[in-house]
Amino acid sequence: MVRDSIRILQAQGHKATRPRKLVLEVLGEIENPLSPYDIQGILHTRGKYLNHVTIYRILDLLCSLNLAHKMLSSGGFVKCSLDATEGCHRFMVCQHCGAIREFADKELCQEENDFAQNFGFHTEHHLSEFSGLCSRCYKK
Amino acid sequence: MVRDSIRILQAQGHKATRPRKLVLEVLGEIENPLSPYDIQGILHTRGKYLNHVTIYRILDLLCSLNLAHKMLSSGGFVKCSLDATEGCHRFMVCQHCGAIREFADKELCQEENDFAQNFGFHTEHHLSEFSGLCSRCYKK
DNA sequence: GGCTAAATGCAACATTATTACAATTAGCTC
DNA sequence: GAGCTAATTGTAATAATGTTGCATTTAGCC
Repeated sequence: MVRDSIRILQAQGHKATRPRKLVLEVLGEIENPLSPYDIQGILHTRGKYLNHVTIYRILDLLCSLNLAHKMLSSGGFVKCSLDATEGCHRFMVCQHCGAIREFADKELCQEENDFAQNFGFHTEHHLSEFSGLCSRCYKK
Repeated sequence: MVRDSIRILQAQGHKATRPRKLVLEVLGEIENPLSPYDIQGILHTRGKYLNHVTIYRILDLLCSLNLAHKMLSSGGFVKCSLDATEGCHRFMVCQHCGAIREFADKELCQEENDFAQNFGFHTEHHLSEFSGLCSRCYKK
């Protein structure tokens, strides 16, 4: 919910401004990754105007607080749907409808770490997106 | 080797042009991800000029033939160092020296597919990068 | 209501990416 | 090796995306 994000913002000493609420509103509604200009466009159709610089800055903030993620493959932004404490976050991206599903799995994470360790590599973060078909689109 | 890539290009009916050789040469030498303009700059210091449009097009082609990869984390391009038949490709990216190590592992791939399957997701591709410290930099 | 730091808007600019079309060239044939 | 042609590259113009410094506005406090 948008309300939760606002609360977290404020708890960290950030203000609950109109532009921030608007951006969170859009990210909360739309499941597909959105670019800053996408967000601007969507708000525009609703008669609300935000400067693109503002949107860039808000998205930076949201990402730094783990309230949003920047998708690596597309560069678009999505609202974070997991608790920050759940471990390394990954994504399933449906090639058909574009919907994102976020998940976390500690076991898989550990296996990957072990795998890398065999090569002498010391892993700090996992960047991982699976692309394919979500259950809905697969049935069709 | 660059020579191998050229052979693959030609086998697929593409011409072995001077610009393509130059781009492959740079990607073959430098281990870190390079943007199109990086490549242009490097060539420039060597007294060779390529138009950026050409470089964009060449990189598209190389990626479509799996002779290069676009890195998720940086958006930069690296030369592919594995055989295309080896399965899904992943990367270890050293945060310190920036070096990329590419690898493939069918078991890990299968586990990830199974994991996604539990959510009803049908995986087609894995995009995966580990960031951390390579063996060299970890020792320091 | 008034104050102040934080946040936004604005303008200008920098960087990165794309398009349409003209010029060039690799690889073929003779 | 000269000539041909489709493929490729270069050019120029433009679009899209991202950044910076500074003036203006506003949320949250008293």
